[in-house]
Amino acid sequence: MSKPSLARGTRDFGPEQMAKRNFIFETVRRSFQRYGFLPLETPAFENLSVLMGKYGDEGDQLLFKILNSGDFTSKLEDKDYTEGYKPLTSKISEKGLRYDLTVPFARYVVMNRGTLAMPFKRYQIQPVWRADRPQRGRYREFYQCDADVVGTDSLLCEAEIVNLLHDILPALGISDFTVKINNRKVLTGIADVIGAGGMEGPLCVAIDKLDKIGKEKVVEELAERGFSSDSITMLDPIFSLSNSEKPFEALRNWLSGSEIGLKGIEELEEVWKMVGLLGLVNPKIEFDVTLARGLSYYTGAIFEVKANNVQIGSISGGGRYDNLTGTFGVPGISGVGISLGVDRIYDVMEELNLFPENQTTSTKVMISNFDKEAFEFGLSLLPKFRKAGINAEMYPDSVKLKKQLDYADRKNIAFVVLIGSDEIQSGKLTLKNMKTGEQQKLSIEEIIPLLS
RNA sequence: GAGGUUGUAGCUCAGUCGGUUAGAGCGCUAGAUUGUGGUUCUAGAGGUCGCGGGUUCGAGACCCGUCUCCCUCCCCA
Repeated sequence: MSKPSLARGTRDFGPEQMAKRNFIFETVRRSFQRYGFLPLETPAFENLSVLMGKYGDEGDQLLFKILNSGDFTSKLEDKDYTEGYKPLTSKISEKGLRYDLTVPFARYVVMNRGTLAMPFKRYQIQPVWRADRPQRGRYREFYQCDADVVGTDSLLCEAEIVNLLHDILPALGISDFTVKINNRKVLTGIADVIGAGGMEGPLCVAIDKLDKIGKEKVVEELAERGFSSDSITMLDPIFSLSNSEKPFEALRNWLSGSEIGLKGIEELEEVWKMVGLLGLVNPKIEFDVTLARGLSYYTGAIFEVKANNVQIGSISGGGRYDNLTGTFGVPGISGVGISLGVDRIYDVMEELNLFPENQTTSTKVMISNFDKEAFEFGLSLLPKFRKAGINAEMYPDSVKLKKQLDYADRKNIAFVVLIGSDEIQSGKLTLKNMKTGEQQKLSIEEIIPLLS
């Protein structure tokens, strides 16, 4: 016997939390479907050959690996124990838990590309696992809600994602948010014009932290990462650009020497234009040249959504990637997607008190259990309630009424039908309103329309 | 992966310098009330002091290890 405990970084979700989480899931699902995304589910675990090498060295370490079943030591030799854990891991583990929804999606697209109607739009709402160190708002098991379009490089997809976000978030009650947008090509262009071509990776990691650690620290970090002081000086416009009146014009002047940078600006303007054509009024979109997102596979638009006036920062992120399926041998499939973080959205909604009331009420009416005769009479009523679409239950044991009412009270059951010998004889049941305490004598035919 | 921090009843937490039988509030169970919940009153149950080792006549307290919560960094949703 040992005390039960939760595995590190995991959580239970009780009935109350589940009501709220399901509200989020259903709202998100409805919106995804309204934009033509089709559902997809993939297995919780994949072959490690699918997962490894897709998230960088750090990502490989954060993969939960599944030990081979059976006698996994039988094929090992003495030297396997001394050569370190990395070569050993590949000999005793062949499967791992999914780390995100994008890579399994890419695998699915490659395996089914002959049968999919392209462009393919899919949504996927499933848990993912990371062997990370848990912190506030960060768990080892959490849900992602992804929607991606692959097989087209039309910027309509980007504009639709903006619209989609303006659909989902207000439907959840989150009306004060900002969709920050940037373009990876702009960042590449910046690296070019400051004479640090090819270094946009470290550049992104550093400037992405601007709002968190401030300009000085970013400059410090850039120097550490090997940027020359000339480059850093030339980077100066970045700190003021997003605040300027016409950022795209200023940016165009700055990046006039970089073809790819200019292409990025063009794409941004196109997205803005199409968002307008889709008729979105007062779009909450904002160009942010310092938005970089560390993920290296983005090649075009980058999104991040912030809920305003709350502690919790980003609740959603995404972008365009040109070579999603390249590592599986099928190059040239472009895609763009968005991922919503359910746990953070939950926290934001909790903090702003946005969940609708009465999410937890499951039973509308409970039938009391006074004695054997009343119990049997009550059983005949139960299906009548249920057929009328009223959530109903019968208290299973003949215990004191006090206990039964206490149960109904704690479970937030709105009505209790009390049945004793009087009620059985007259057919007039006692309907008790648990909120007001009121009681009235009514027939079952009168009660049902009252509760439905 | 690096650093810091926490752990005592179901929950939130007291527990003095190392000293007798480890406490409170809330919750729980029963009764006051044999057909009536929430309020009130009374009584009761409930503890491997995270786990393992050590120091000591004596450890909830001190030391070491380990696990866990939370926080910072790295990274991320």
